[in-house]
Amino acid sequence: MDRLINDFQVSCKNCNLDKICLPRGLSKNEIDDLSIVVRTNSVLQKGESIYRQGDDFKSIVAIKSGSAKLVTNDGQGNEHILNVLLPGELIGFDGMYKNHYTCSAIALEVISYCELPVSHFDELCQKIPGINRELFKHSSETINTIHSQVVCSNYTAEEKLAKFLINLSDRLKARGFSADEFNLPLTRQEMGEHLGMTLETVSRMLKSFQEKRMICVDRKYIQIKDQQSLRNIFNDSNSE
Amino acid sequence: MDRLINDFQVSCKNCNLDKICLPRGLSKNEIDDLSIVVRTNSVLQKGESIYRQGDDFKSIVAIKSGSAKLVTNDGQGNEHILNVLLPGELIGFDGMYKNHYTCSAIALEVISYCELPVSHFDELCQKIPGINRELFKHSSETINTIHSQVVCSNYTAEEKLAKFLINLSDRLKARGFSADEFNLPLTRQEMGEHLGMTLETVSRMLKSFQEKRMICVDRKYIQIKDQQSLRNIFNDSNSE
DNA sequence: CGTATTATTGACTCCATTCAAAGATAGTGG
DNA sequence: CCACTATCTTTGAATGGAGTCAATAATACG
Repeated sequence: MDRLINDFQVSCKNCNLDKICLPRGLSKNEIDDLSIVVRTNSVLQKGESIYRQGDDFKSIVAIKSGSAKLVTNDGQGNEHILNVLLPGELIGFDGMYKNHYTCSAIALEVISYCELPVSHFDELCQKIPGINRELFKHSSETINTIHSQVVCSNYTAEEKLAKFLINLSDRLKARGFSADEFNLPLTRQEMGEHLGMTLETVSRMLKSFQEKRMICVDRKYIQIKDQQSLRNIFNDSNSE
Repeated sequence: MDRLINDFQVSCKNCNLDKICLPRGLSKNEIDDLSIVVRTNSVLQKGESIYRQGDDFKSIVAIKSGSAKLVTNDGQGNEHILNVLLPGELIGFDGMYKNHYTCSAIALEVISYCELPVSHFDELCQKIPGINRELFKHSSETINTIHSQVVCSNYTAEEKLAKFLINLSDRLKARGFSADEFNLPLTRQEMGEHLGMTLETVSRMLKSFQEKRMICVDRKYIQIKDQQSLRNIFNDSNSE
């Protein structure tokens, strides 16, 4: 029975996220080497955490299925959601600096994830230059993601929310999901904590988009009816 | 003459930033290897750029002396100052993801800087595991720096500015400068672009701190008179 | 010395927050 | 299955912090 499961076990070589996740830039041989040390098939329930702020850095993590949130606590109980994580996204680079994570990764639904343990990290980087370079690229991607969040922080509430919806739509599309029809992984409260506004403002803005026939909202279920108008909200406004 | 200059040339081995910059976690031998490939002694005038948004990724850069700003343009002429850079700080990791820089690094005064060229990057990472790990740590530090900026983005103008001044003070102190007496490297306009507020608000807040006897302001010259009260502004407010 | 840049200050406006209440939905246990 | 509770969401009214607009002042620079 154990054997049977192992035979069917997903590893990097037969993972469908190979165009998004760590293997994306790697050759077949490199992926084989990677597969040996990556731990797969960890499953968490909603609300459980992959790691918590302050934990010792133990691995670079890739979301395999489901969604998660990256949360940080600024010492005074003030929570901020740094990012929403979708399948194929790598997290944990923040933990390398001082060898402990500076934010918590919490499941927003049932998730599965894979890990590249720190115990094999250096070894793998030395052995396979391609993986080393790819890890740097993912770390760099993380930096770019946060940079764009910093830039968005002085957008208006309307611009922020439009950007959030389009960004989510684009990322879902890249993973083979519908770009125009999806469930929000966050509550209004959490969207507020992510975008820097109150939950009331989130609610009002969603309603406003609906009144403008850009989206249809039913609680967490969103249908995007007019992608372009939504994009124009944050593209037009600052131009000329 | 050329020989003479070379003999006195600063390299990582005899740099006084060895406790902050890339060499900070390295052994003597590792620093020797690093010194061979690091290009030093580049000098720029105020307003000139180390690299510009969109340029091909060519190196990881360390500020050697002076200060610089990291600026990004969100496509619609909207500028945001992502960070102020002091000696010993590494930049350029943002360029690794897509092989071009996503922000510009611009001198705020006469600066000098050093470069680890991409042509030697992989080779060095393979040859010296310690340098590879240290580069990841610096990339991770960059992530943590931006994370904390994201968190600060929903602070009030007063909290943001207090945090900015204390952060600058701490970083100057770590580099051997006075913690309580320094020149702001940015104009009011630039501070606004960095912190997400208008220049008028920056001006008003500085005045307000001065009226509360926390600082003395004379244009760009700042004296911090009461570090603790300034810290309490962003520590107290969200507590209990 | 004159011009450009940078900084200060005031008055008014507005976007988003706060406070408050009610409505909707999901989950639980009797 | 329904009542009950907790959680989440919507909506309204009032408030306030920071932006905008505008004018003046101070400083740097050629």
